[in-house]
Amino acid sequence: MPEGSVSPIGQSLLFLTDEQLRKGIEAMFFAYRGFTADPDRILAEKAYGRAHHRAVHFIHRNPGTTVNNLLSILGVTKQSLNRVLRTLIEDGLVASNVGTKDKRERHLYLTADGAVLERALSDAQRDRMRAAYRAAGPAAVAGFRQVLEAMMDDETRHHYEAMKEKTE
Amino acid sequence: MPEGSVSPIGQSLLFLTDEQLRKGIEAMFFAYRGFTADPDRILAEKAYGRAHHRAVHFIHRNPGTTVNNLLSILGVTKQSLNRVLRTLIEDGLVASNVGTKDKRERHLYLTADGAVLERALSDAQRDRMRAAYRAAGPAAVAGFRQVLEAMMDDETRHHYEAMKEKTE
DNA sequence: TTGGAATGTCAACAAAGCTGACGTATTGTG
DNA sequence: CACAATACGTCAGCTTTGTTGACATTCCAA
Repeated sequence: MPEGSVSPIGQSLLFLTDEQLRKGIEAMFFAYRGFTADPDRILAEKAYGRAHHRAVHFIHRNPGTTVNNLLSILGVTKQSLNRVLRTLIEDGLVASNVGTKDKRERHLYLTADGAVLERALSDAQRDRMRAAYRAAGPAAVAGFRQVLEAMMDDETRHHYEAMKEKTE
Repeated sequence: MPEGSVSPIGQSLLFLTDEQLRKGIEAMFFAYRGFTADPDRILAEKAYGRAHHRAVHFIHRNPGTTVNNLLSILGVTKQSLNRVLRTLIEDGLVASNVGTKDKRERHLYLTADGAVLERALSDAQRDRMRAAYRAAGPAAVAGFRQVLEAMMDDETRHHYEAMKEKTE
């Protein structure tokens, strides 16, 4: 297809101008701040950080996950995850059980206390999300999800899809 | 309105279930990784980080901005910004001119070299954005932007709107 | 003219990412 | 069985980027 061709599908392509893309980029940057603001406030009180939030979230979503699996979901090194995990285990929010089938593996679960923290964090984050969804309406939400999914790396999307199916 | 009321507008509210919200949260998390991945690769080559990217981006968008103004856009402390700014100035990517009216202020501009880096970074980021937009279509993009805007803090949205208008 | 606000810099510290090296237990394989 | 590979944990050290606190300079208004 020739590069300068106009409206190849007979549709306006104005939404693909650099200006539109720039606005999307800035929207993404600014929105992500709001996205993390509420949990961050809770975490600061308890001397935890975003890394703890992520670990708690995905252990909640994947109870019994191994360290290795969590690693690939989070996309960090084991040293980095280990530091966070160690404090969560010490503080009694996460349980680490030696695997029965493969004893090299550790299976991770939230304790009752861990579940309390997870709930507090996700409630805070969901409240803002709910308000945004409600303000924008169902059609906008569908588009929101579509664009986000198209923005992910292939490997990342694989993790995303796998978890999506868990409760469908 | 009573709390348990069903379909207040005669519309399905299924998109507001906790499940839907959770998926949105995870989509946001995973998508943000993709969002930053391409610029991060360029930055790593040059020994810069995301903070440098942000500074360069917003100086490009607001030429002549003062440090204080940049501070409130970025939402970090002046000390944190200063470190990043110093390296950019030393490396000749950013010019810092003492204000003529108020000599306490420094007005920031990209140099030619700075503009080259800005272009490289935003090209990389826009490429992915463009692919995502194209895959999702104009209606989805509109929804994407709506939800993101609704997700911002009021103060943040103020900055966003102010910059949006600059080239409209 | 002088004291307070605004602006920006220096120093020190913390969170959370990274690489590299190494130890230990367990599993799988030739 | 012997040995390589895997899963996990840990130590050490480095980087980026955020934070507070202290301080110098500049401007403005009482």
